[in-house]
Amino acid sequence: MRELVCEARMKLRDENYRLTRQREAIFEVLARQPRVHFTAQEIHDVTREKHQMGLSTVYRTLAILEEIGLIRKLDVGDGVSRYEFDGGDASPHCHLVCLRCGGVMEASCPAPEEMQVILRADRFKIYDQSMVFFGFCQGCTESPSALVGGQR
Amino acid sequence: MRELVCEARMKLRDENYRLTRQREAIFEVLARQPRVHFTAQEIHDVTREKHQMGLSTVYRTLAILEEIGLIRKLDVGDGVSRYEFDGGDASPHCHLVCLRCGGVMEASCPAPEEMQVILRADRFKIYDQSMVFFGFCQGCTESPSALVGGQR
DNA sequence: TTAGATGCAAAGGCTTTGCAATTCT
DNA sequence: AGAATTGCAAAGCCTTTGCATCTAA
Repeated sequence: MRELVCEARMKLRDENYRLTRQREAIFEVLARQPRVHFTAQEIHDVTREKHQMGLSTVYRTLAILEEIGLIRKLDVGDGVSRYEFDGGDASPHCHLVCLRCGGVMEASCPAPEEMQVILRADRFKIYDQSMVFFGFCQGCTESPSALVGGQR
Repeated sequence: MRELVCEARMKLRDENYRLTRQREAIFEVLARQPRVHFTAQEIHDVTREKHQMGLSTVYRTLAILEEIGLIRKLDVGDGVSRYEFDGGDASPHCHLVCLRCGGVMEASCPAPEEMQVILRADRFKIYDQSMVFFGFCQGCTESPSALVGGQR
């Protein structure tokens, strides 16, 4: 986690952005649980406890972090954007959304180049991908009686 | 196309929904170009030319059509929902979004059960999927000079 | 010092909802 | 006739923007 924060600091400087306490607070939240996919509102709720923080600052900071490639915006189709650290060279991954508990998990998946082959999409040059799968996570599968009428 | 409209009519009746001219107009638009992915606004613009039609009726009808499984909502992450006929038994497909012209195309892809194998996701039971790929379509690839600074 | 960043409130864009009027059955 | 459906306007959400104030460098 420390490395993630350091990386973010350096990257911000490199790109000529200032290091403010708000920005630090935001990427600390993201770095503390790199596998969690926070919404802007959630980040705001957490950071607000310790620092003065406006929701618009959260959005503006997330836009910057996304632009310089530190984080990725994730959209699972529920109308709210989520954000996660972008592993950069890390292995490509997709997201698993549980229809019952609403949890969002990660799973590794083929890289765009491989998907291009799998899809036989030879007339479209793929650079990026977003793969979201809906179903039931292990915990929710183990209590099948409750599966009826899950959320979403 | 005729069959699609008939199917929609029958399904609506089966589910105890009334057959109104507004609803007919809406699924006629969707059926006329089954491979196009319309936004609610676009459907409204088209149907309004010939019938009285409120935007809220479009949204309400689309919600019903989606609920009874006639159409699918598609989200490519630009904040607007698109709708397409749900082939039902048709082959599963994904969407290709061109970063330059904004066009949304379809491509066939592995079914959820196959993706489950490809992902080796044995702790998550996949029932549905949404795969969106971003890149450049053939037409836009052929004029590479214009690729710099595409939209989105 | 001063350009950049922040917070607040207002505005935007898409979608949903309340309600009286209308229209299928 | 009677319940479902519609259109309009208003409200809801999430996100962005304008602007005066503040702050990192």
